[in-house]
Amino acid sequence: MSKSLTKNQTLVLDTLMASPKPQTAYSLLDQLKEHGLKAPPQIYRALEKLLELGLIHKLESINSFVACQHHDCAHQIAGFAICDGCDRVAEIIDDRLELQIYAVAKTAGLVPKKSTMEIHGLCSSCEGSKA
Amino acid sequence: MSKSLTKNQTLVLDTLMASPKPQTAYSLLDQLKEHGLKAPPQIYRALEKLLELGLIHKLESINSFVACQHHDCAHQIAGFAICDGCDRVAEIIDDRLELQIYAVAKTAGLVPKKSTMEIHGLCSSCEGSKA
DNA sequence: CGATGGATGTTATAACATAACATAATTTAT
DNA sequence: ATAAATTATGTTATGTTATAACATCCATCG
Repeated sequence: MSKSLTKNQTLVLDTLMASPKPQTAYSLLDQLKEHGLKAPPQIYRALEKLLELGLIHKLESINSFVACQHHDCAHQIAGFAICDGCDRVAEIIDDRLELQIYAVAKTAGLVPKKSTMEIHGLCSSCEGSKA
Repeated sequence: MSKSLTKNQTLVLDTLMASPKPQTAYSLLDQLKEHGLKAPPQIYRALEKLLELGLIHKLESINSFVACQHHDCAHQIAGFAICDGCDRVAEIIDDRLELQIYAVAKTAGLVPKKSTMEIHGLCSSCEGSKA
């Protein structure tokens, strides 16, 4: 059995899992004030640990965090499709994406450690409802 | 002939082109204080326009900006290989990367508008000189 | 000339993130 | 069981990144 999460880590993870959209650290803090959390470091420390465990992801282009949509993503490479209309995010795992990332790294002579890929656009629903 | 850049845009672009590493908005501001720039909006406005023109790129994962390493990247999709040892960045244009991004977007049902792909690791030089 | 639009300058503040230090809880070794 | 070590937490303060809002300047054009 893997190590269980602490109280703050659980609060943050549960909030992210219950959210259909990415959340910023400060939006998490606002929501968790009713559970006694008071200051940013409490949130950021929980986020840091959850990232290490692969239970959440950070979306660098919008300074926000989402729960992992797969089982245990710790060592997977994922792409994120972000709708700028409704803010929903899909996490895409695709073997070819991983190969592509290695190919780009190799072209640059880089030994890759970590990568981010974020695609912004409109989901079919938002695309359909444009004026 | 395309419209020429304004004074502040030129200052910012020249500074980025002369830099071997990405720069933050505030590091640019520090360097350009001797040219009379005083406040963040002056930098951010120039950066915004240069991004629109495809003359620079923003690296979302490190909140920094680099001059485009290609001729006119306005509508290209690039990947960035970032060395965490020496901070140097290579901009990689690869047709397959673009196809891969469209494939991921399609899987998610997203009409893509803009994407970022940033790979962190160690370049061959920094990898070689590890303790 | 006056109006328009773009660029700039300036002040203030919003939004995101971490340093530093104190205390409490948990684990481990003895 | 208890001391030592480690990990989590709480708290204050501050650092870093980015934008809002408003005033001014200046070129262009009707």
